[in-house]
Amino acid sequence: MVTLAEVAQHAGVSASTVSYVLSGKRSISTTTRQRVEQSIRELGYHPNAGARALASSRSNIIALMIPLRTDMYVPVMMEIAIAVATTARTHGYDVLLLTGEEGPDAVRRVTGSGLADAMILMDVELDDERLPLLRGTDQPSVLIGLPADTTGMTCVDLDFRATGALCLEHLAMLGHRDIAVIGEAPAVYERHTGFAERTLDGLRGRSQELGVRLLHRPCDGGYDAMAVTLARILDERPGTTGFVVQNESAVEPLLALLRQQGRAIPEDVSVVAICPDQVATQASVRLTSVAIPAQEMGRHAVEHLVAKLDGRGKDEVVLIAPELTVRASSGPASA
Amino acid sequence: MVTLAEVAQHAGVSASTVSYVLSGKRSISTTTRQRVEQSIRELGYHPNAGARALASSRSNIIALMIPLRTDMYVPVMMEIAIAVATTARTHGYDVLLLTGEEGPDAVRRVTGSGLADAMILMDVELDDERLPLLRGTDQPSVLIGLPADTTGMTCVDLDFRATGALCLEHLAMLGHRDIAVIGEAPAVYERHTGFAERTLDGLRGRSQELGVRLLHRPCDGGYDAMAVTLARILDERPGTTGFVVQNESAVEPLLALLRQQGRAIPEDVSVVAICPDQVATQASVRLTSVAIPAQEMGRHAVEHLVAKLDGRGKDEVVLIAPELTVRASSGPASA
DNA sequence: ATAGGTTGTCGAAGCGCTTCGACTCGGACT
DNA sequence: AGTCCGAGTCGAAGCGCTTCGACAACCTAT
Repeated sequence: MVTLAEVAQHAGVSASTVSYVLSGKRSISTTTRQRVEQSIRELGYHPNAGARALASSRSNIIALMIPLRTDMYVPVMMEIAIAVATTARTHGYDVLLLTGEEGPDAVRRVTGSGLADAMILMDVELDDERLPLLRGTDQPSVLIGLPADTTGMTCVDLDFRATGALCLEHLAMLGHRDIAVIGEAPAVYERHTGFAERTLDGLRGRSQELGVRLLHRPCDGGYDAMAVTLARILDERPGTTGFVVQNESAVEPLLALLRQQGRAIPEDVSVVAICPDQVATQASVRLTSVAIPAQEMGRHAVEHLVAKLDGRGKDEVVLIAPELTVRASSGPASA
Repeated sequence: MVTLAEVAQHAGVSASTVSYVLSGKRSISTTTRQRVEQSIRELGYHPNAGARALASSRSNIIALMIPLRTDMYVPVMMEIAIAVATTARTHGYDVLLLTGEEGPDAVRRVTGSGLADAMILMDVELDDERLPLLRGTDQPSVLIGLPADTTGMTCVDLDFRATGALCLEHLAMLGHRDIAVIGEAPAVYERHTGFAERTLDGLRGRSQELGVRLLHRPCDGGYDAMAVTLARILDERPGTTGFVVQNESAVEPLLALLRQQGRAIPEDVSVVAICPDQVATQASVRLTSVAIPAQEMGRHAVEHLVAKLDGRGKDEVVLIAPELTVRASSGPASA
């Protein structure tokens, strides 16, 4: 293992000079710098992470806490994680992967040990028990998702309320008067993950403004659960012609079931999904959808965090505006 | 930030004693140990990760390199990552998330800097350029996947060759004589990710032994790609009654298309999928499938790694035996 | 009773880096 | 000519931990 001292000796300078070449915190003459850089290359030197962390009290690591459960949006989580990792690298940070399993203890452990300089939390619940801990530390953090109380927190999320409103608006404008919402799994609502409820708020609010009837039903993913849910919906509101689907693993089953019942899409019923674009374009019908901007959220989160670590950047709630793309699954309500 | 020294002072012992209480590397009297533990609790002490890494040259971090691409098995990747993270924690390790993006450089950086004690590589290609680097270091590593040359490597993977054989066998036993394989996306074959080719080997080998006709077609995910592929297959081999599907995002489209053509499952055609159980049970038909044991793979990988780090454990290729679960998508070939 | 072994504790020496203060040297300013 | 300043470099002091050797106290065996 090559050390700073060896590089220094090889280049004929002192250790501190090498350090300053690396960090750029003091000016170094061009000739010296080049000599040092040459030595670094020749010896294949990599600074020791532990020593660096100890001396500078900076680990250059960002902790990312992902949900353990897989009842929800797995591809979105993955995409966010990858975006976080790649963006972090462009700023010189690595990413530590924590699962929600440890809960608040993980927060304590990471902040206490200086393992990471900052944290990103996913799957934030409305009244998340990790938040008080984060507020009680000076370690910067960013939430992906929106808790009930955002004071002192930086949050990044899709504006799900606006998303709900947008979906409803789209269907209402097409003339649909009876709209059903296929929600997330019941468990998601029970644990008060905000996004599902905010979406619903947006849907409800706009439906009242526009005089549209709305029926919301949570739904586990998969064919069987969807079949049951759909039957109930059509029983209660036979005139339903518009569907908004939030649970991405209910999309394909819904389409299959509708088709099976002889309801044509979009001639008889319209479907709007809230899902990643990939899902929308790979489905058996190209879906009109509001995209979940996973990459953008991951990137945003990291960039806010880096800004905070650099002393720039303030607490802020960033709600990404939803964009609805019209594809082949929605059309005018039949007269 | 509480330090070891403060704990020592609070407990009225020396720093080294506290360290030994923590590590258990020397015997400590019960009374002293309890006093120290009490102080640790009262002060809320967490050992500083950097200092610990520096002094012990152990970071207690395992690096996990996941593929950047999302053209394949995203949920599987995610499940593996989560299994790795949780298993690692039970052994006192944290997980550093690296994306394939940096390629071999990431390996150099991590081993060179002592950021991690060991690595797990996913999405290993047959002739992976990261392998020489791994061989040239004394840092333990485990591959999830199987390269062409496994000498000096520890690998964990599903036995895809046996998986292929098993799928074929199942269909052949049911009387199917013309079988089509819906493979992974062409890109997967082009980059020589071994598992797809090994599956094919297994299928081909057994088909010859059993005298069954086999047609293999790579296929991108999604409805449209599947439609084209299926049309070609049925054009070339109209008598095809058995399907083996490896690309999980082609499963649902295939089912929909077959249904649409009036082919009943399993009365007219049988379908066997290679996919996680969740996909198999949530599909519109409960699928006969060979499960991809993502969790098991992640867990295995970590446990081998930990064994190596503890000086136990040797290089070894672990191929997990496939298990085929018969569900509702396969049945006897119609006479 | 004494040599020998255990057991429990301590002090001190690093691990490899960052960073502060100090120093030298040349040029710019009085 | 003398003073001041900035640029460029160095030495040394830690950062908080682990670990080695030393040592005291006690407990066996002889």
